[in-house]
Parts: sequence; C-alpha cells; structure tokens
Amino acid sequence: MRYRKIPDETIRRLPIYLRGLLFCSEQGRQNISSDTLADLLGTNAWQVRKDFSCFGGFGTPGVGYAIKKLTKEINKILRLDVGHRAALVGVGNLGSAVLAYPGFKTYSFDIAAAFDVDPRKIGRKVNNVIIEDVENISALKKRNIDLGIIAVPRTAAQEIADTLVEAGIKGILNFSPCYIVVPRKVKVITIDIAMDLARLPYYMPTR
Amino acid sequence: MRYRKIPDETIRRLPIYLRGLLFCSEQGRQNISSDTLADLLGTNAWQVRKDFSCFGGFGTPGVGYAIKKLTKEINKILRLDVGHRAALVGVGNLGSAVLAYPGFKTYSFDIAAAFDVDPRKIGRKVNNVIIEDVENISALKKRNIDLGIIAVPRTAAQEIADTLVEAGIKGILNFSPCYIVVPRKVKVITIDIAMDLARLPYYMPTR
DNA sequence: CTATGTGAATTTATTCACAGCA
DNA sequence: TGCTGTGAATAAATTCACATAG
Repeated sequence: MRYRKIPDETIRRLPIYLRGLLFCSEQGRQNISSDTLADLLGTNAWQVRKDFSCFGGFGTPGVGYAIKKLTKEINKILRLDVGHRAALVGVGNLGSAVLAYPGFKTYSFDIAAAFDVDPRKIGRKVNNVIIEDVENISALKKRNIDLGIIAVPRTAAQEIADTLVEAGIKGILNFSPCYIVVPRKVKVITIDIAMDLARLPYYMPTR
Repeated sequence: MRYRKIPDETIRRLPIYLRGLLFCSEQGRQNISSDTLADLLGTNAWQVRKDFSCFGGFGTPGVGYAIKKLTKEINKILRLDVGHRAALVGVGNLGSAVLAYPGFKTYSFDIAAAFDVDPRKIGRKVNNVIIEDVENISALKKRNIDLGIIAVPRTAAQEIADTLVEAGIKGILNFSPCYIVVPRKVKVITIDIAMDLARLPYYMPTR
C-alpha cells in the first residue's frame, strides 16, 4: 500500500497511539472510537481521526477502529514490525537504567550489546548483556545491530557517535546534552532530561 | 519589562539556547553571533534571531549577543532565576539515575526529597538524600518543594500524581509511559524514553 | 443514529529578504 | 562590512463542520 505523506507531528504521535492501543488490547477490547482513545491519551477526537486518516480506512463508522489491524499498521509504518537490536554505550547510572528499562520491548527493541571504558565494568554481566570494551566497537552491522544508544558524558559523546557510525549504525538515541554531528544518512534523536524539566517552571503558576 | 507573547515552540527551544550559551561562557566568550550559536546547536541563524527577537534588544549588529545578559534574561523568562526544589518518587533504576543526573543543577534544580514504597530502601541515603516512605508525602509546600518527579511503575503513576497534587506540587515531570490527569493549574511534562526510540526506525534508511 | 474521513478555515510556525545599526 | 531585528511570504499543523458509511 502506498501512503500519502505523513506529517512529522503525526509520526511523533504514533508511538503514543500504540501505547493506548496496547492498553485497550490488554483489556480485551476489539474496537475503539477516536473519542475514547483521545480521552485515554489526553488528546482530542479530531486529532486522532486526522492522524489515522493519513493511512486511512481502518475505522468503521458507528463502531470505531479495529485495534489489532490498526496496531499492526502503525508498527509497519514506524518499521517496528521487524525487531531492532541496539548497542548501548556507557553503562553508568543512566546507561544502567536504560538497560533495565522495560519499555523498550513494548516496541520490540532489544539491547543486544553494551560498551564501557571502565575496566572494572568490562566483562560484567548486566541484564543478560556482557559489558564489552568501548575500544571493541566495530562491525556492529555484522552482529545485526543497527541502532546505538549513547549514555556517556557530554565530552565523549561526539567521539562515540563517530565510532558508532563507523561501525555501521543507522540511528542514534543520544542521552548526552549536546548536539551531535553525523552524516546525513544517520538519524539522531537527543533526549535531554533536564531540558524538559527546565521548561516546567514556565508553565507553573506563580504563587 | 513586558514581553510580547512567546510562542510555545520558542519556549521549547530556550533551554537548548541556554545550553549553548553556557558552553560559550565556559570558553570565556563575551559575545556570540546567531550564526555561530546556530551551528553549535544544529539550528539555523534566522530561527535563533526570530526566537530572541521575542524579548528583543539583546543583540548588537556587527557583534552578536551579549552572552551573560542573554543568559540571565532566558533564565528569568523560564523562571529558572529562582531555584527549584523537587521531590522524586520512585527510587528504582530510573529514579536512581535521575537522582544522580548532573544535568539538573545546570538549571538550578535541586532534588530535595526522595520517596519509595520499598521498606528496604526507606531510610537509606542516596546522593545526600534520605529516602522516605511514600506514605509520608504531604505538606511539600511547607518544605519549599514545588515540583514532583514521578519514576514509578505505570500502574502507580496516577495515584502518586494525585498525592503530589494534594501535597501542593505545581509541576510534574513524569517518566511513566502514561497520560496523567491533574487539575488545570498543575503542569505535567511526560518523558517516555521508549517513545523517542520508537520513531527512530522510521527515519532510518532501509538497507 | 453513531462515529469515521476529509475538504476548508483558521491558527501557528518557519523561512526569507532586507532595512538599519555599529 | 557584518550581523541584528522584523515585516512579509510561505509552509505546516490544528480545528472545525459536515457529508457519508455501517
């Protein structure tokens, strides 16, 4: 099937819908209306319908959307239908948390390798993954890993990114609070936890 | 000074600018041009100028922006000029990482209290904060804490949020992958790590 | 009669182009 | 000459209103 161009903002919301659909599915539901789904996720019905209409035809008027079919479709669009294997670099506080985070498997991600510089950590097993020397990052493509997660101090982030790209990675999730330069063909998404916190006070009422 | 209405998207970017300005400041610079700042952060010059023009008059043509003055101004807009004290709920993997995360003090945040349900954790000291019983969340206002960080399992998130609101919190940073209902006057920002990861494959080239 | 799907209207954000200041 | 500040032009996203299908 050929889709019409899907807006970036819609793509950004698709994982949220996936979360809601999964929840409904767990409750044993077959169908859900745009209204109910919107309430569940904190959006509104017409936003949901507009988003879904991009890859149209999954809703039945009077009934709602077929949860199973829709879930499958969104997964396909986001390319989550094939599993993904990720390499984590930096097994510090944040890295360990990421390694243990249960949310990844919701989207069929598997952290298949972990790297660190600290000799005391190398060789240890955390969450069924043996920590390897950061010097040995190479040929990740051969290991069927196409995705990197950076959880190292800011000063090391760019260097690690370069190494990952060299090793054949196609996408990077970056937890370091800095902008990373990569070739055009590689996609980087940066999560800076403190940055989200930083705009919270702006929206908080002054007493 | 009265500002013109600042767009939401601009507010979202202000912490990023702050990050760049801090970096320049550390390098001993006094001024920076929109061009240089944009390169540093991965944006473009006109976006930077447009954003800064909302609370105008900080740039000098031919020279650039006065780093110190501009930093101070952005901090004031985001209400980061007064320090903020936060209460963390849930000292598991993610919670511990948050507690240890150095990025918060960049924006003068201080995690002043931590709560958990696990009796084995209660009473222990992590990063200079003594973990308290989650049952004792109350009167945070009196302790001068106006901000909550939720890092508990999804099923407990809404309940904890209610408790925090009850205790006088004005803003919540939510790490649980779910939508949280709060009174209008409370602001919630949700960070779901897996969700950002989930849209990475979409942007990755297919081999 | 309920709930989808989508053109049209509105609002918001980005990009451009250039006047004007140091 | 170099860089800011901003109105105008463009692009994008949200909201609405309603025709249409089960």
